[in-house]
Amino acid sequence: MDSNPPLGRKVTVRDIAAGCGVSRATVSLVLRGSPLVNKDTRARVEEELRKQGYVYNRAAANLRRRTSSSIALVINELANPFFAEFAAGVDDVIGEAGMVTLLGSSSESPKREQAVLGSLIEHGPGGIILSPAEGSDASQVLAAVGARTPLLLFNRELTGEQPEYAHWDTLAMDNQQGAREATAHLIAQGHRRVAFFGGHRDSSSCRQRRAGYREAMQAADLPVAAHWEVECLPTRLEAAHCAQALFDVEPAPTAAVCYNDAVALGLMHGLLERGLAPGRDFALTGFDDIAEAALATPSLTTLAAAPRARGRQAAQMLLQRLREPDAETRRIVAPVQLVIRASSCPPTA
Amino acid sequence: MDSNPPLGRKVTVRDIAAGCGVSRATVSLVLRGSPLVNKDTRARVEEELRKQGYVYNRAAANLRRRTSSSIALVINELANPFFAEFAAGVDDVIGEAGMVTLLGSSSESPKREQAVLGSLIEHGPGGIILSPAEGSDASQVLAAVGARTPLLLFNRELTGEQPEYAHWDTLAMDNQQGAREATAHLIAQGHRRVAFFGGHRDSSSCRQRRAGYREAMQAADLPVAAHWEVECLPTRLEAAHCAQALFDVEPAPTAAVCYNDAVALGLMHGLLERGLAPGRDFALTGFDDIAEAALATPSLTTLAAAPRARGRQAAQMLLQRLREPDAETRRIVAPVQLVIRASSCPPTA
DNA sequence: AACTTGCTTTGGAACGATCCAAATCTAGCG
DNA sequence: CGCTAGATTTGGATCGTTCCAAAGCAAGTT
Repeated sequence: MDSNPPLGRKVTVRDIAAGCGVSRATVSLVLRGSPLVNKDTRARVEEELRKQGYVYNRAAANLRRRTSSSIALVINELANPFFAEFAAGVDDVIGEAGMVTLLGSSSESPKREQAVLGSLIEHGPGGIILSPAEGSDASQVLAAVGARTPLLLFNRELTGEQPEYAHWDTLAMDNQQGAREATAHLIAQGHRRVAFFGGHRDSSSCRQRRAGYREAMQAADLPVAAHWEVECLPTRLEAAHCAQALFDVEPAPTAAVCYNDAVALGLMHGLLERGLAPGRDFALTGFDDIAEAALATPSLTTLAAAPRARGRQAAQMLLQRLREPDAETRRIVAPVQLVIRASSCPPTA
Repeated sequence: MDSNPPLGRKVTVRDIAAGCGVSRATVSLVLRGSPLVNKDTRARVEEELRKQGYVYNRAAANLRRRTSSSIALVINELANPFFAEFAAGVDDVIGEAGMVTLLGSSSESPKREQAVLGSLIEHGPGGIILSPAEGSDASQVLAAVGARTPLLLFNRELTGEQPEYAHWDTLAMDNQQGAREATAHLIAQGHRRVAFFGGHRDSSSCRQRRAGYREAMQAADLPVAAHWEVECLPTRLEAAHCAQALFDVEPAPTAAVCYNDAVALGLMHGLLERGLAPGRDFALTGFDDIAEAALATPSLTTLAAAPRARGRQAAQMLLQRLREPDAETRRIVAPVQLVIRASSCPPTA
């Protein structure tokens, strides 16, 4: 009565069917919880599944059903805590939906991104979430993923025209609004000479943040001196080195809106080296609200982007797209929140 | 002469075969770069592949060949920068090997870990890398993954007996050696009353680090006072609160080996509140070498675990196991490196 | 007895690629 | 011209699951 237990082979529906004297089709129905099967039959089959230690082969099922149970997540830099949080948020929601996440990291290289997309697409993900590498090109991405698989772009824009027949959803952060609010906050504190510090000319996020800064200055009828817009690589060390540039020409600013938290923390360091106490002699704000921001001395006023929530949101948008492939393209710009801490002091009298 | 282009359907080997008048088998050979096919035929087929925009269906191939082209990575807390780096390292190597990473995060919940493992295993990964949630049980893990799929345990031990028939590889950090070196370093600086600060009794990593600490103290013939071993949750805030405990009873220590960097940074804060300058009036060391360690004031002497390198190593170990399924179980304990910075000052005269 | 109705169950044919043994096509040789 | 060796190609069968149309079954109706 005992069916021969499979030796090297995996247990399949066939083994289960043979084991309890029903057909493969019936076992399949049980597996999918169909209401068609008789209570007793179901119990017998389930017992057998347990006994033989059956594991479902989702790849085979997906092949037959022409469905997918995975999505691909391609991140420009996974080691960056911001994106790690984002990835965690994505995986939360994808997991809750009973799907799995195929991970890929491009290390900020468009070339590697191509390769990663090419490899992932062969596994037939239902959709793709892409946080592009810097300089990643729209037509190249399209060539890699094809027009068939829905794609959601996160955080950055692609260079080049976005091919019109590829309707890609977008989730971005409201960089402009954030920088505007930070600048307005410093102005409300009483500052009149406010700088914009750090970031790279080519990066779309930097352009947007700078635009928000200028907008707020203009709205308050304040001029922007040329040397108040300081460019530098978005690393702490670079920022510390460039601090000097703010004070090279008179009149020097009394506050700065920084490109991001790393830059702001670097600037703090640079100020200290010049004998200025950040948060007392000079006010500044960051962007991102990384874990360190709250713990720095002085604690850093910054814009919280809630990367985990963004990850969840991105995954939900993609799942929604899978449900309605033909719905209109969505472009969501998520607001960021100003978190006021000690670094954005009023100017010294 | 032009075969009808597939409309809603994906392009398959069948379409390519029909498109250039060869058999499916030949197309398959071309896809796998077999030397059997004629040069001209290969060229014709490749042209057709390009023209029709064919994408390989790896799931179908894996089904037939009974192979896998993925590995599963289950992380206890992906948002933690240490594990994010680790994941990035794993994905690097897996990607280089032409495979993809199935991602799962357990959020430190053994229950969720079970669910995630169960879901991932259905996708037939060739192997699994697991960084267990705290309290994750060996027999439960075995039940979820079965004895068929190779598993590599990273960083933590599982509770309960490890079932003998499941030969699982292990990659751990040498916590004991690390703590021993840190302690010896403080002793070499001239300290004689050294505390062990922070961490949780139940955690295996804390036990190991404490053992290393005691070993070094013993080797130097130094006594360990009971109140020098302070327990606290491994968070910055808790550590700051518990600082007091070090000074409740005379004689107070002049230095402390901390459970990890977060605790060390918290302790620094707690010392400042008591009017002690860390790195001058009191020496301390951390563990992990998180990004902040180098930038804190004073910069933190700590033990670097190189999470990205560990990720690469873990992936390589697993790939090796896939190559030789019957090789002997490996248990690697990776050394950690003492990075000496400003916080581990000599005692005040 | 013949027929309907509502449950259940079922054998084959897919899904897309690969394996395998056998077929086809050269070219060379006696 | 028949024969063999080597190079190349090929039609099923197959991986594990699901779909589908059809069949079996028990109970009730005319």
